Amino acid sequence: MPTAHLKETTVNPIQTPAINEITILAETFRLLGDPTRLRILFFCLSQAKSVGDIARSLDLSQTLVSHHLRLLRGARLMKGERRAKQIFYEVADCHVSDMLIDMASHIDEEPTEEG
Amino acid sequence: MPTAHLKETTVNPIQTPAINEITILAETFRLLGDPTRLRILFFCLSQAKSVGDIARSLDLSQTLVSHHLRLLRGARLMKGERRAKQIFYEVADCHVSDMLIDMASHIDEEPTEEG
DNA sequence: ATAACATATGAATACCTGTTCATGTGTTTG
DNA sequence: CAAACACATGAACAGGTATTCATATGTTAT
Repeated sequence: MPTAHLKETTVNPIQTPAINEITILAETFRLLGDPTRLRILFFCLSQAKSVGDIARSLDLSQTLVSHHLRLLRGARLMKGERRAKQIFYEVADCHVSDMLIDMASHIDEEPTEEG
Repeated sequence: MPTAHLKETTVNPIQTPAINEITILAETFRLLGDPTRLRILFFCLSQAKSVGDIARSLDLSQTLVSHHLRLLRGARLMKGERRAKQIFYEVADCHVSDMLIDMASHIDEEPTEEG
C-alpha cells in the first residue's frame, strides 16, 4: 500500500500547531492586545452598536473607531450591518464572545501582580 | 441591614470590564500576539524545556529566547526552574495552557480567510 | 581559581502600530 | 439637485517592539 502522500497532520490533535496556525493565532491575539480594541469589543458584546455610539460612549474619535473596526472586521472578530444611515457592529460570533468572557473571568481570578 | 458601602461591582458578572482589567487583558493578549512567543509557549506546553532546547528546537537565537521568556515570565504566562546549569521553563498553570489549547482548536474550526 | 557552559541583560536598530488630521464615499432628507 | 449626516480611507507622525550584537551573571567541572 502506497503511503507516499499522507497528510503531514496525521493524528496529532493539537499540541504543536502548524506554522500557519501559529500565524493566524498570533494575528488574532495581536488584535486583541490593544486596550482600545478590547473596549470596543466588550462594548459591542451584548448588542450591536453604531460607530457613532461607540465613539461617544467610549470617548474616542470617530476616525479612530473606524480604523479599529476595519481591523476587527478583517479578522472576523466583528461584523457590521447597515441600517439606514448608520452601521451597527457586533462581535462576530459566540466563539469570539465566549472567549472574551472566559478571558475576562480568568483575569478576575488571577493575582494581578505586575513585577 | 446596612447597605452603605456595597462594592461597586455588585451583580454585573462580566459584561463591562473595568479599565484596569482591560489593561491587564490587553497586555496578556499582546504578549500572546507574537508568533515567536506563541511557538515558545506551545513548545513548552506539554513539558518543561531548557532555554537551549527551546532555542535549538525552534531555530531561534538563545538571546532572543531569553528576551521573550522574560516577558512571558513577567506576565506569569510561564515559569522557570533551575536544574543544575540549565533553567527549565513551562507554561505557568493550566489556566494558560487550557486557553492556548482552546484557542488553537478554535482556529482549526474557523474558515481561515484573510481578505 | 580558571575554564567552560547556560542563561540573562543592555544598547542599538529597523520595523511596525496606534493615533490624528484632512478628505473621500455613501445615504438620507430638503 | 444640494446639503447634512454617518462612516471610511489615506498620509503622516510618535511611540513602541522584535531582533541582533556584545557582554554580564551565575553554575558546574577541572
